[in-house]
Amino acid sequence: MSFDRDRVLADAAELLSRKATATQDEIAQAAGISRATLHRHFAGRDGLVRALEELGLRRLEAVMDEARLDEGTATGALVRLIEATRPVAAFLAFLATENQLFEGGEVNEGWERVDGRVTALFRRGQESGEFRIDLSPAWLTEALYGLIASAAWTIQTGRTAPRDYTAMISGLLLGGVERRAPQA
Amino acid sequence: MSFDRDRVLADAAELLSRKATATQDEIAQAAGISRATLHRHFAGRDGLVRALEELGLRRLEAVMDEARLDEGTATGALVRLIEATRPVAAFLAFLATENQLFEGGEVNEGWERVDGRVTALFRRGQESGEFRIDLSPAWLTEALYGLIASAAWTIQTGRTAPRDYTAMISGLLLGGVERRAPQA
DNA sequence: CCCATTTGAGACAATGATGTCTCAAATGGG
DNA sequence: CCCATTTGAGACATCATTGTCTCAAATGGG
Repeated sequence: MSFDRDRVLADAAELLSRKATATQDEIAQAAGISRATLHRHFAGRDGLVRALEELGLRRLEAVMDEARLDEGTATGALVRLIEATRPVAAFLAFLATENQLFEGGEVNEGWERVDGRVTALFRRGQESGEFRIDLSPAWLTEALYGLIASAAWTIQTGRTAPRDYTAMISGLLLGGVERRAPQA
Repeated sequence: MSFDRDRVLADAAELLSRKATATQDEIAQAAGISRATLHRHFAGRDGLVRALEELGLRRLEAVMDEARLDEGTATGALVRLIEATRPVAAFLAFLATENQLFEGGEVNEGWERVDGRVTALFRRGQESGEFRIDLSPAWLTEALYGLIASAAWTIQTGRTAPRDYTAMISGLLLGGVERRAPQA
């Protein structure tokens, strides 16, 4: 069996997103490889985190391209985006919390771009009249990350079925919890 | 100046909720005390985490009592709950992620009780017809935690005004992002 | 089928964080 | 105002994790 870099990083993201203090030993074990091999490919925790950020951002951007955020209604685009994030939910959860480490001020460039695209989607929905305007795009973006992380977490612990991922998040984010008055 | 236990724990919760790998040195510094004093009152990271859980859960329960979750409409109770969680948002963010460590299976008893009360509130809203029934109370509970953590995070980084806390969370959680058709 | 390459397991030293101690300075109650 | 108590700063040993190395076993391409 050859070394599957992306698979190892995905496993690492899944573990680190719920246990940020995991050791290299635990990460290697979660990925099903030895600590020696882990260290051969990623130099220490720093190297691992950098690789995680790089792959996570790349996959996120790919996923956003795939969702064609600029096409159709903002509502449709948002649902497509949520659905498309399912395979990268662990990366997103990791990135969203890891990004908090940039205290110094320097924000990751790639992350800023992802953030900007999501924010632009919410802004587009507000301008088209689809979305309410009393919630800032920045907050909606952050809220989306939080909901994705929460959903990934409930699925990871087996409390929710994976196939409900999109419906859970988009249902809540779009419509809220209040029951709609019977339409028509 | 005497040692303010609750203040130290609040500072620790705030730091740990966004940097789970913080050292004892960093925690002490964030709390404005020396590492020696930190260690005198909380034996190591384990002791600190236990104290954090204990105080966090106690404050959460107090906050839920204060919000009178059983009275009035579920909607009103939910808004009261959100508003009441503002001072303990950092604790909740810490507990929600820290609780993921109980992999072995044993879940913290106090946390289970808090969880149960929130879940019951959502269930009450569904049974009264206020809330939609296609989102499970367990998911709504988890989503609430995620939104609270996200809101606390945006406020901590200065991207949102603290006074918007309740409106941000309740606005999104109750109504969702879709613009309501002009009522009546 | 063989050989170049990679992996896993373990040993070991280096590193960094922690637990523990001492002592001078600060604090605050009586 | 004084003394008992607590704190902060630092030194030091201990511990856990990490970085590095070796070598046998596994792998897979040619």
